[in-house]
Order: sequence, then C-alpha cells, then structure tokens
Amino acid sequence: MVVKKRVTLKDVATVAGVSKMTASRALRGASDVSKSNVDKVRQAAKDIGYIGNHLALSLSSQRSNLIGVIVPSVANIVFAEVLAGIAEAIENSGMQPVFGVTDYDATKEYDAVRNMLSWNPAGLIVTGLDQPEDTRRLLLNADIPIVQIMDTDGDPVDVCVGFSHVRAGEAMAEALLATGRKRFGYVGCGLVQDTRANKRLGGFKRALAKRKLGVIGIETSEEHSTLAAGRRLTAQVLKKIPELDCIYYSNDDLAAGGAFHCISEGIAVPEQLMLAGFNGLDLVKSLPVRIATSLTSRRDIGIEAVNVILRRQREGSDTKNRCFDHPPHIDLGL
Amino acid sequence: MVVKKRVTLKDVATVAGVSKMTASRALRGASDVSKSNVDKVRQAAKDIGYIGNHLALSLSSQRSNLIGVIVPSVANIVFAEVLAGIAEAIENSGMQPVFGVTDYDATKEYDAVRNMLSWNPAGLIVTGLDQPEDTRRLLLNADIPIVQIMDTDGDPVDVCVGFSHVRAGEAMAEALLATGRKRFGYVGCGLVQDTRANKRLGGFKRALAKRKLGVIGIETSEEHSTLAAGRRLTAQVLKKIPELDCIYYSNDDLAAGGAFHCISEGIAVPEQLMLAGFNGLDLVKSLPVRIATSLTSRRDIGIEAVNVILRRQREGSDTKNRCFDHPPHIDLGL
DNA sequence: CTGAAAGCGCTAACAC
DNA sequence: GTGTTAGCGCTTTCAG
Repeated sequence: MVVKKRVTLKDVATVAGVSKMTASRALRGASDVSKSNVDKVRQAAKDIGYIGNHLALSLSSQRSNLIGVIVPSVANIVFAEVLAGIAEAIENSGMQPVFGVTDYDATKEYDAVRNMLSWNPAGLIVTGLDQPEDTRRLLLNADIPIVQIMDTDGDPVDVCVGFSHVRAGEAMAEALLATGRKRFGYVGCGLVQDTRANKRLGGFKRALAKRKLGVIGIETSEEHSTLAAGRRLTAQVLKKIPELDCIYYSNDDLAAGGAFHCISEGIAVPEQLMLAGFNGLDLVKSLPVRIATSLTSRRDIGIEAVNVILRRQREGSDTKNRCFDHPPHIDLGL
Repeated sequence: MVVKKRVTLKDVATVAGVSKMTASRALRGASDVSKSNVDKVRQAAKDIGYIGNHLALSLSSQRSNLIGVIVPSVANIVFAEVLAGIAEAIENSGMQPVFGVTDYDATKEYDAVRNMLSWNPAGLIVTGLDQPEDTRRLLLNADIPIVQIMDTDGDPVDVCVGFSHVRAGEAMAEALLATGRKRFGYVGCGLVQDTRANKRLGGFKRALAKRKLGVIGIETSEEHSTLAAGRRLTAQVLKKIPELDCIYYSNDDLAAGGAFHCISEGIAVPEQLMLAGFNGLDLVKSLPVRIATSLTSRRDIGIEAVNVILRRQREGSDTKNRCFDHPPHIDLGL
C-alpha cells in the first residue's frame, strides 16, 4: 500500500497550475488574486482534499490562533461553565482553545503554563490571582495577553476578570444578618487548596465580627465537594451545635447536600435553619426547599476573558492592567 | 524599551558555547551528549529562561503532542467528566488536549474536525458514531488514531469506546418491568439533536413491546435538559396521565427534577411512582428519594480513549477496528 | 560525541 | 496580479 502523503499547499498549487504563493493568497481570500485563479485554486484544494497545516502557518506567521486555558478542574461544573463561555466566545473568531488542568496543584500549573506558552498562543487564560512566584514570572515575561479569571482580590499580571471573593463572603454575611440570623455555622471542603473559598470565609467572618458575632460551628474536610459530603458534614455540625440557625457553605454542592439532609430529617428550611451556598447552580434553583446562594456569572466571565484577548489583538494594549468585575448577586431564596 | 525577542534554542546554544544540535539533544535528554555539555546547556536554558517552541518542534519532527477532543457541549457535566478522564489519562504522557465544541451542530462538528486535523494531532477523540458523510470522510482519510466515544451502536471509523444506548434502554425497561411496573411514561429534552437519547428510547420501547406494553404518556421539549425542565415536564405528563406508575427520563437531570416535583407534591417515590434517569450522576445518589438510573463510566471512557491513542503510538495499529465496551450498570435505587 | 546542511509547510517581503 | 527568495525554530540526516 502506498503511504498516504499529506496534501500540501504545493500540491494544490501544482494542480491549479499556479505558484504556492498565489494558492496561499487565494485560499486566505486575499484581495490581490484574479478571480479565475481564485476559482482554480479553490477547486483544486477541494478536489485533492487539502486541509492546511496550522503548525506551519503559525510558525511562519509568528502568531497562532490558539488560546490557552488553564483551570483547576473540569469535572467541577463551575469551571465547565466557564469553559462553555470561553468556547462560545471563541466561536467564529478563528481561534481555538487549548486546555490544561492543574488539579489545584502548583507544580502542574507551572508545567501547564510553560507548556501552553511553548505553543505561542495568542493569549492565555489562567484561573486565580495567586500563582506562586515562578509561575507568575513566566506569565509576566510572556509577551501576550494574560487574563486571570474568577478572582479580583490581588494584583493581576495583566488583566483580571472575575469578582472579589472577600466581598462576596461579606455580602452574604450581611444579607443573612439582615434576616435576623445569629448563630452561624460553616461547612467547607478542600479549603487548603481552594484559595477563593478561603477568601469568602475570611470576608464572611469579618462581616460577622463587625456585629460582634462569629462562626460558632465549623466542619471541614479535605475531600472534593460533593452532595454526599455536604450531607454528612451538615449532620456532623448540627450534632455538635444543634442551636445553629444558619449554615454558610463553601459552595452550592455542599449546601444542596445540606438541604437533602434537612429534608430527610424533617428540619424546616429556611424557617428553622437557613442554608447559604455559593455559585447559584441550576441545582439550587430547583431544590424543593429554598436556600440562599450567590449567583456568579461563570459563563460571562469566560466570554469576557476571551473578548479581552480578541480586543487586544486588534486594538493593541489599551486595556492593560484592567480589572473586569462581575460581582455575584445574592439570592436569599426567600 | 527593547522589544523582548523570544529566546530560541540558538540563544541557549550560544550561551552554552555549543552548537544548536548539541543543545537540542541535551535538552531532550539524549544519550549521546557528554555530561559536561548537558550540564552547561541545562544551566544556560535555565538562565535565559528558554521555553521552547512546540510549533517548530512539531513541524520539524512531523508529529505533534496534541490530542484533539471534540464534544457536543462542556456545560453538560457528563461531557465535563469525560474531559476530566481525558485530562487525567493525558497527564504525564507529554500530550496536550485541544478542544472543540460542536453544540450538537453537524456543520460546527465538520469545522472542528477539520480545524483539529490542521494541527497534525497525534490522535482525535470525537463524540458519537453518527457523523454525516463529509465529516466521516475527513476522519477516514486522517492517518491518525480516531476514537469515537460514548456510543457503540454503529460502524466506527477506527476505534470506539463507549456502550450501546439501545441495549441500555432495553436493560432499564427490563429492570423496571421486573419490579412489576406496567404504566410507563417518558420525559425527554433535546431529542432531535441527541441521537444517543433517541437510541435509548428506541431500546426502551422495544423491550416494552416484547411484553405487549408501551409508553402511554410522553412529554418532550427541545430545550436543554435542566432540573427545572424535568420538574415542569413531569408535572405535565402526570396531569395528562395520572395513572403512570413509572417514568423513564432521557437523563438524570430531568429525573432529579421529576423527583423534586414529587417531593413538593407529596407523591411517594418510588412506592407510588418510580422514576428512572440515565448516567448515575452524583446528584441522584444524594437525592432524598430513591430513583433508578444507569451508571455510566464517563471518566473511564475518557481514560480509555486516550489510552487507545497512546498505545497506538507505541505499538502500531494492532487495535484497529476495535470496540471497547463500557456497559452501564443499572441501579434501581431500591 | 559533535556539528553542518537540509528541510518540515507555510507566509512576509520584495521583486517583476 | 503573480512569482521569487528567505526565513519561522526546530529536528533529521549525515559527516566527521
């Protein structure tokens, strides 16, 4: 069997009876090619099944249509929705996303950034503002738009798109205090890795402290956030401190798990016990009991991150050092 | 300000005082370089912050470390988990995933495949077996491993990893029949696009027909599957046919929505009405009522898909035309 | 063990 | 309008 040789631009040119350059220009829809040649080239490309080679294109033109995206996890619906926003915004832009997953691990993040950069991407989207020094240096030296997403509490390398988790925690505390709640518990998972959940907890406590209150029951675990974990930790915290009238969770998955516990145990939510999550997942909106949450704009954040890069490509660096805030909306579910 | 010029291999070589080739070999951990030169080169690379250029590497070596992945959606947790499996398996393989999203649109899928191929990927993972003719031709002509995932009901281009949705639907019908249920309803979303959900429904009906039974109440909608939609459609189908004793849903999101409806309305699940979803999401396991589902191995499918490609790279095409079955397990939740 | 030459497939910059 | 000449940054191949 004959080895299938990749069809190249040269083949197209030969078949069309023109030079490589004319073929190249014709396929890219350049202005300066005669109508008849454009047709000939297009037809030839179609006939022999020309696909093109982005590697050569990018290497030669010194710019690629790749946008690197680095997230801690994809199995987490929150990041999956950010990716969905990114995919949506990238569509029709001629760009292509390349993904890296860090598993909340700094070493993997460093490697992912390095790897990404070696593809000469047009821009890089990374999660969070708190990269360790070596990773940050890599980002600073990269001569492309760097968009840090999901957080604004810190000093961005270039541009950040997200919101302040500290303020989000404060806001939720204030909203809950306004409903008259006084005995607060907290349930969280994976806090060691999850800087942003920690920031929220910090803000939450600070706002309580202003009213001379605090978190009187706390239950955490280093496993991943799941409904089952939320259920279990809620049972635990209520066993220790049954008089709680409100529990703040590090996210909606845990809070929904808490809601399931309450439904099973006949605890009236929110009358007897108020639950507050974070993210505003679809799940929470459909729960048979009403719980509070902060609605974050994951999709919009993804879209804006891409747009920052696309805009920069066209207009130059006028948006340098900017911060795009997408503050969450509190929904008490009442 | 001086324009930051990209650091190239040549720079490393110059600093280390060797030729480009020696530098290249040293950095790739080649055997045939003197210890002292390896050290010199490594040090030089570190000092000047050499990152490398995958574009040039891949173009020159005629192989890339990219694995293309094309899924219909990322906001869907099921595909997000497949991606998580892919990311997990890819880790430490030196490969990198490139993503494309089709939104269940055949044209977008064709473009995504074409785009992917123009990066000379080491392999391609695409969702489903039912690509239209033109896309299929593209895949057939690509001289790389093509893995079609999530389905085995059909004729794979190369290798497929997944399970039979027809059999999955049949199996669920049989399991439900075995519990004595007789009056079946069906609730589904987005069926026009979702070939695989349709295959399940087909299998489900066929198995019922064998017992001279059928689906006596059906409620569908072309929106995306959400808990809210499940809740609403369940209310609708029960309003029309209140005597149903079992509802099969096109997936777990809808089924969980149905469960929420039942909890709110005081319908006893599963005593009075049995609900059956599909996928075995975390959500279902933690619900305050027990519903049936088919546990699919999304993560494993992603992992196996990558492994097929990695294996092929090393061992040649011995796995050509194979089908890897990961049949779902039925959990009646009783 | 090391280096020089050639070229991967394409486009930028000039010619004509 | 079109073609030619040089590369992009790396690896392959082949000499030493």
